[in-house]
Amino acid sequence: MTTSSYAVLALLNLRPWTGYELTQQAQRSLRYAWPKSERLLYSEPKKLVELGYATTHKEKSGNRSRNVYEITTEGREALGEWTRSRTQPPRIEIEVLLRLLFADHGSTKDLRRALDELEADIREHHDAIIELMASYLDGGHPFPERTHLSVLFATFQIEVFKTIERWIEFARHEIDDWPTTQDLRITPRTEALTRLLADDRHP
Amino acid sequence: MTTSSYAVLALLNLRPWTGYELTQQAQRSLRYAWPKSERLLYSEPKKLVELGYATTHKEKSGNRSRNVYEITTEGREALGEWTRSRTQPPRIEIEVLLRLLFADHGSTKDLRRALDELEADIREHHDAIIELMASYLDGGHPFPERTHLSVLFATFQIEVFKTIERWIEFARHEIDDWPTTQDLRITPRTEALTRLLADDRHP
DNA sequence: CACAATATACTGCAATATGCAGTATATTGT
DNA sequence: ACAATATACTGCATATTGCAGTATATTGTG
Repeated sequence: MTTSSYAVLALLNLRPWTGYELTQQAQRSLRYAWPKSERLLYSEPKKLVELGYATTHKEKSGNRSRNVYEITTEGREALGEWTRSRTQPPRIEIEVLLRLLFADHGSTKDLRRALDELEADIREHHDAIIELMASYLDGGHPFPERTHLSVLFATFQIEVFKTIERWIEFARHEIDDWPTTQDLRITPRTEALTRLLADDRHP
Repeated sequence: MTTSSYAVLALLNLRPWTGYELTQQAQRSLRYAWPKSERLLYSEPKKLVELGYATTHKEKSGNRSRNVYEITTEGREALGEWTRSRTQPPRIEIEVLLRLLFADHGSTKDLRRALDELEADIREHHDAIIELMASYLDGGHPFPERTHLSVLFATFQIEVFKTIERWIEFARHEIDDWPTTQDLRITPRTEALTRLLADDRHP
């Protein structure tokens, strides 16, 4: 049982889902905490069935069938064990920052473009989650009694996205002052901010 | 060529490294932008050699040998292509937030513990990067002429870590007000913050 | 100075996860 | 009527992880 297995099990604990519905739900909300491929979301429930944590049956809509998955009592027990287990450390992959680290191999233009692309991605996520929250505040949550969880979760995402957007602005101003990507050693703006951030931590 | 391959190639562009050194460097600084396993860091340079982007030779220290990798001209060209290519979207995996989303299956105590563990992990990273930056500000960067890049990169990490630490404080207060993890619908504190964050975006 | 602990320096392998192509039916829009 | 899009998956090659295993070098401690 991987974390992804538990994620699917936790969804099945709410109601029965078809494979396709699981992929859609993963895309709509899970992805902000646990981004996984569509492919995996089709595989996981099958594994749960093998382990006895879910049952499956085919449902027909016309000439086409789909697999419906339901949690079992053992599945609910397994979920309880997960809740009590140790958590995993967070993992943050930002390719654009990798490019920044090695930006002296390219031009300032390349670096600016990379930042613009990061900004577009973050903005997209930010907009999507703001919209989702707006619908939740209007009472549109699919499980109204669970709204408090989704909303607390969303405040995390929104605060992080805002921070990233602010940093991109800062970084853009900084880079605009660079004549080239190379040989600058340290610059006044980054030195000032770094000292501020460090003092803030160990005054 | 994967992004991880380019990450190693970018390191080789600075100087020759042994396999072991690459794993250490990945652990020290790359991990904040591109966290990859030690195992992969041993495999990637071999792939680069196969592709002609690096050369390798064995060096002996006593009775033990180690593999030293060096970039080739073709490798430097490949690196240039990467710089000009499209970036990848960021990917943020936080298992504790997945637990939050499904926290109604467990107790408030489980949820609090999960937040404590997240806080410990973030604090550890935060401390590590503050310390690294302090040494850089003192002129201790391994490639002094590249300090501006590391420092700008670090400001990102530190701002994000600070935001997460603040959110954990907020979430702790919120959860302390919950009599249970279930059936709360929306709460005043989260509703207020969500409206604030949404207005902040679309005033 | 002996010896334990830790650091250096990897490799093999099973399990996990991704991305893409392929297949087919149902619904919606023009 | 027909094209585009949504629904509903599966197979396969490749990427990545985690863990166990192997071996030598260095450092710290009693």
